[in-house]
Amino acid sequence: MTISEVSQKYGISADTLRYYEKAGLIPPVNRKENGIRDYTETDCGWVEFIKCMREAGLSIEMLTQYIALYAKGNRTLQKRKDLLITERDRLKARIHKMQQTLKRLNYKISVYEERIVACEKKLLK
Amino acid sequence: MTISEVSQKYGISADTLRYYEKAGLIPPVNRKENGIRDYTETDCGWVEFIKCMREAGLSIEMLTQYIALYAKGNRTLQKRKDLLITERDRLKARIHKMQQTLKRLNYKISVYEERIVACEKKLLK
DNA sequence: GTAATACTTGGAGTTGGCTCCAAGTCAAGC
DNA sequence: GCTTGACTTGGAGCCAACTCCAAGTATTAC
Repeated sequence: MTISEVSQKYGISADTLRYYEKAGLIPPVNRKENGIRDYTETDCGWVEFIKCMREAGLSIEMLTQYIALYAKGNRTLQKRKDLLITERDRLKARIHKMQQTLKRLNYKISVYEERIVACEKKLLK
Repeated sequence: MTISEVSQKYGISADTLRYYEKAGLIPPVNRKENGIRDYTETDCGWVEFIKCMREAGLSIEMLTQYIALYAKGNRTLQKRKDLLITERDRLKARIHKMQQTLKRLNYKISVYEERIVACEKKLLK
């Protein structure tokens, strides 16, 4: 798969895909003899994974660390797991906070609803 | 309340508090005769509100719009409500996505657990 | 009265995360 | 064989959201 096809498939610009690779966010992508990127299924899998993690707010720095550990092989299993746990807990906390804020917004919206109804009644008098 | 007290109270730097005010993220803060900020309860309420919304990922641009509408008084009630609804829906969608990612991380962590256990068994043999 | 401290402002600098650009290479179509 | 178009690279530029800085003023402590 070419970079533009992968770009299409995941809705990530080719520039960003190259940036992710250069920054070590995904392992080096497979190349054709002439040096042009030719994404394998595995490469695509990494792209999809990183897209998902980025959208959830995990930092590029952390994901880079994770990939660096991955590249070092089996002896980093525990470290990788620890990293994921840290990020999982952070994500959990963020979600919790956002849920509180969601409730608050819903409440605020309901208050606006009441106020708007009250205003309309006043105008009808 | 002085800016540094408010900074302490909410864990927001004085610079950021000034930036928020200048950018129109919070209505102009009460001042003493000499021009020094003297946050009222209401001012603090706004700070707390904006802190909450920023932490949930609402953009400065959107919050600025909201405050601008607020400053125009009652005739912007409907618009403000609409703005809040848009942001509420966005927030909901983000939370949903993050929950999916949370599940994925949890699954990944469990896979690591198994692999680590398997590795340890191998070593004991 | 003067030194220290906490504030004021406008504006420059920084960071994270892209996004764009110039210059070059290569394969395909005419 | 030459143009077109998709790719390559390194590096510059951009945007959101702060963060820092210099120069100045006001209050308090001695």
